[in-house]
Amino acid sequence: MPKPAKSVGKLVPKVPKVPRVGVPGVGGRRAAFSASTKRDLVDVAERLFTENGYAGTSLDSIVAGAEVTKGALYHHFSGKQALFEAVFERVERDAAERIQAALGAHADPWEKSLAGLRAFLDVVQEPGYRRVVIQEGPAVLGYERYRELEERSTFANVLDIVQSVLDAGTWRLDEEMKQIFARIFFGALATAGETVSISSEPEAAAQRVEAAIGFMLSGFQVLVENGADLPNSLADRP
Amino acid sequence: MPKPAKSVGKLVPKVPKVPRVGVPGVGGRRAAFSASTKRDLVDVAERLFTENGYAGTSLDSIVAGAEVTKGALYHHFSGKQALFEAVFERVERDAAERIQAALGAHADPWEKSLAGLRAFLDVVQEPGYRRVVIQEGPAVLGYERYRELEERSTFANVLDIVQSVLDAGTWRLDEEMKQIFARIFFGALATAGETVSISSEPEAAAQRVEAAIGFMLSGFQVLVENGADLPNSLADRP
DNA sequence: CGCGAGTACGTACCACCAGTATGTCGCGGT
DNA sequence: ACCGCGACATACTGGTGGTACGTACTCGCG
Repeated sequence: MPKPAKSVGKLVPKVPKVPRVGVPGVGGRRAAFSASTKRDLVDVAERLFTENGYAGTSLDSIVAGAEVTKGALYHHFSGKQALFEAVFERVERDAAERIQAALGAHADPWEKSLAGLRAFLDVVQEPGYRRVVIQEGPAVLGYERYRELEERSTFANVLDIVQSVLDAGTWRLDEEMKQIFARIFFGALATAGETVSISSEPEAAAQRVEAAIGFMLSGFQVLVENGADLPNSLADRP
Repeated sequence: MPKPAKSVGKLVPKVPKVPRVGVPGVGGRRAAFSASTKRDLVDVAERLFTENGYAGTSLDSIVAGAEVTKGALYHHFSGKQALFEAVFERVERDAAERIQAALGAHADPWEKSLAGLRAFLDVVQEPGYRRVVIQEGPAVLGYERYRELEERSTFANVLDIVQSVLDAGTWRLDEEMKQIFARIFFGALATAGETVSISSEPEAAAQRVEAAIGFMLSGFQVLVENGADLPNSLADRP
């Protein structure tokens, strides 16, 4: 049975639609419109993903919010996941920049780590960062892709801090070991941030977290300043 | 336009189907069959969720694997999420029991924490635990529900360990503070476990992680044994 | 200035999938 | 013996991600 040639029936396009952003200056207004469409999509997607999560956000609602159609979305992104990835990268980049800014001034590694901690605790309370990066990032992107993206943004900052702290000691650690330390700290900070943002009084919780991590840093500092050996295994503990 | 009463057409049921588990002993074979069906569903769901993730697993594939139909699934569970939750709880419970077992023997808090660390690093390399609990748990269940379930299983063990370590010091901490420390450690261990299981040589990575955490524990220990003050804020660092 | 081509979308359609409504069978209590 | 209810099975629906294809507008080139 041949498909009845299903009458495609007069594809009447939408009303031409007013261009979506001004400044039609030379150098391709076409391209400018396109970029603005893409940005709008990411904007709306970020909002909706943050509010309702990945699975709870339909592409229809996104394109409706951006006042375009799925055709536009699939022209700019290969699919829902790719759109999420774009949102993820932007949220990440913003966070990394904020942390970077907070770091810049300090030379002393301990003060630097303290400033970094505070900046991170701030960032991690942003709903967008919490939802998109911490909560859904690993599940949606898969762990490998997640780490790949994280590698060169926020995690890079944590690694930087950890390195400067570790290098304050007399011994030197190989790259692998620094990575491990940074990973551990990153995980600790992420859940600490979650704890803070979940808490009924975030202010007090943030104080406690700072105290706890500060305490751990103190332990670190004591060992570093005393030039303690880094054990190869827990077995060397007296 | 009245719906044409769409001929429901002879609901012919499946072949009676041989009962799914033996031991028809007294006390309700009916209930036994039912329980075994439920268990089969959770078994298959655990396998598929672990392999393909939550979104990548269709209910059809689950019921097909369990050799039942969606009717059975929706009779036992209120939906896909509830089924995932059942899987989650089982994976969690198994993990908690394993850790519990590893803990039991030791009295010294430092040895206890060491044993707990090793057990946790073992558990966290299980694909099921990684995928269901660590990776997808927070995203699928939502963070509050996730913590609610976690509260009384694996996390309870971590809390127990942390408490015994912290109580070894001269000072006492309030519950809140212990919770914070436990959270931080839990997060650190989780990402450490991820690092290990992602690594190309998990053995070596596990060694490094043990060394790193052992080092941090040493710092803790030094502070505890010297009766260091727990700062109320990082500001009191000299 | 005309025009061909390609970009930037819009429209219609499909496959799939979670969830629902409704049916039936047989165990188990009476 | 019987019948109520638990334990499923079946058919169907709405919604959703993805695709195939069509069109208008712009930009560069002759």
